[in-house]
Amino acid sequence: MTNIRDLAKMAGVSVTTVSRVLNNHPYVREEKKLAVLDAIKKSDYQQNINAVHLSKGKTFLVGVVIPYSDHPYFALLINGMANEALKENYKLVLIQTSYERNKEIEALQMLKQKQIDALIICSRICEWSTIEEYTTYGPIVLFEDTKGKEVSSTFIDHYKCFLFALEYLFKKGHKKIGYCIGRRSGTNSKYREAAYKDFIEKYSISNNPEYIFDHCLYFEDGEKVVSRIKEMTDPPTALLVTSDQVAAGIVTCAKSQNIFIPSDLALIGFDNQPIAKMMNITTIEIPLAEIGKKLFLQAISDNKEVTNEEIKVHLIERKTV
Amino acid sequence: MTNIRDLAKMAGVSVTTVSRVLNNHPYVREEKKLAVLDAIKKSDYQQNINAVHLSKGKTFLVGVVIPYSDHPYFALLINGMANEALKENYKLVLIQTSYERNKEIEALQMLKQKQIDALIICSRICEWSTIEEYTTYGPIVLFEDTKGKEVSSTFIDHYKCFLFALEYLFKKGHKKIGYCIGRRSGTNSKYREAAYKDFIEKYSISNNPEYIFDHCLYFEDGEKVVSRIKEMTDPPTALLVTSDQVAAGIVTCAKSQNIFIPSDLALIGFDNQPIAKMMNITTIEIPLAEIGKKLFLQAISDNKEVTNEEIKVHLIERKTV
DNA sequence: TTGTAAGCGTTATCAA
DNA sequence: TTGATAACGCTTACAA
Repeated sequence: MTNIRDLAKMAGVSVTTVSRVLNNHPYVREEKKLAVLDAIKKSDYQQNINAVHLSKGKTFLVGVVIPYSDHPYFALLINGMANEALKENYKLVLIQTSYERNKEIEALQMLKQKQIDALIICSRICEWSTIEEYTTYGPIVLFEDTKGKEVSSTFIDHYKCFLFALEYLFKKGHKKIGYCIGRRSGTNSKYREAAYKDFIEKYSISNNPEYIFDHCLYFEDGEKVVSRIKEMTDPPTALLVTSDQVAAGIVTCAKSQNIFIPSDLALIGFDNQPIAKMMNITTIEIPLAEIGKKLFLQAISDNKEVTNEEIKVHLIERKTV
Repeated sequence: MTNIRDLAKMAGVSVTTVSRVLNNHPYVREEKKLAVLDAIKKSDYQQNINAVHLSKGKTFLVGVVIPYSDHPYFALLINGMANEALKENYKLVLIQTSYERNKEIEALQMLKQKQIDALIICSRICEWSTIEEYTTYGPIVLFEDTKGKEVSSTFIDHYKCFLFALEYLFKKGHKKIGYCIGRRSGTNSKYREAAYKDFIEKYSISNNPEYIFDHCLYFEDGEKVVSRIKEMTDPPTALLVTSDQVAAGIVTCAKSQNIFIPSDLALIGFDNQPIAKMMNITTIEIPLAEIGKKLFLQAISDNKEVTNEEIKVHLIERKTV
């Protein structure tokens, strides 16, 4: 495999000159440049990128921590990042954690090892203090509110958002409102839980723990929700469903169980995924691709300043409320 | 940032000894080892992985070329790879091409630049000859039949598979059979087209170009299919749908249009995605996660031998035929 | 405008 | 069992 030294020999110049033409630096006579270019052509030379990385101390790689890659929510987010990465000549390294703590730490280690220039954490499992230990090794960007902390973020105010949706349902006459979330322990879920608690307190609604459904991530999870509702003596009349996928599953399954939507059960989904549009599901639009883009841009920004940008969401009224 | 030389100084040993400790090599006295370990602890030392890569000529990174990351088909495939990568201590670098040729070439370049140890191409857009130019730079593995070529692969025999499904429908009495595919120009589609052609010839069925639906990738694409069928004077009685996602979309949409499944329209999906199970869709199971695993293993195998493994698929009978 | 040589942080060879 | 020292392939002061 030809290296820069071979090239120099072939072209009858120094390695510096070769490096200069390789990197389009000034100060090289046209004649020598041509000689180098010629040598490159003849030799099937290819830069060893690791050597460049080592020398420059930069890799143009950005790590992305996600729990699963097979969920549209994260897929949309990644799409946003990937498109931007392409433009900026970066590559994305996917670190799929399945919510295992040690895999998230591995991602953090990659940053420390300089294998990646920055790290984007889309869904965190580690305690905050652990993340904090790594902030000195490079930019870490989160998809959750980190105001007051020393890292940048782009995020949704899930508390506000959830409360808004609950009150919207309340105004439509619903008093028995339940909700479906992914994992109960997530940061987002905490905010949503808080919003729910404040909501039922404000309107003096009695708390019914049965109305909270967790492990709702995929279309097929809608089935469990419907069958549990079927069994209830006092079922909810409306549901906030934190993924359109699940909402679509509920709609599909409800039909076959003779539960009418929205008359028997009103539904608000989240994300405004294509499936929501097709199935006419009222949903809260979350611009995931845009968020992905912003997260990425924050990650590669040289500017050391910490920024925390809240992304506004809005309700799209369709036929399930 | 502490490096191995600092460590050596601190521990009062040579860099070699430090490297030995770091890599768990033999021949280092317990006492010195402890000294090194102690220095590591005190110094917040972290290996620079690029230097390791440069020195070893290996990165433990495998590139994965996919068109989109937001489709369950590819997501499942990636999941299979990601799990295996984890076990083997490799990382996956995602190269999303959106079927743009130059992005696929970029991936090939990464291999040449030694930024990745191997490349897995899940769906190819480049001509074969282009791929071939890069085979000397490292293992390239394809998810398509490459028998007779100098690269390894794990693949489905889409011709056989399609023909089997067509004959299955034929045996059930269907004569007007259509199919839905993703992109017409893909390698897989060519095989399927050939199977279809041979099928209608064999059974003297007249060819109706209307029965072929392309750009069918997502759930929401089912809508277009249904509306087009609605408009036909002589609609198909059965459909082969190369993604369960689309099949699910068709089922959902058909219901609202009073098309009864399977009596008005029989459906065979592909993949056996969770949604197919939930919606009781008859489908051809393609073990994508397993395929992903095999592709990955072929990619990192030191063994220079070219292997081409065909993965058998089978029909899962449910309620849409 | 060009080139020498000193890094970058490792690993590997070889002699001791 | 240890340690100099030479790679690995590139970039970049600095000197010329």
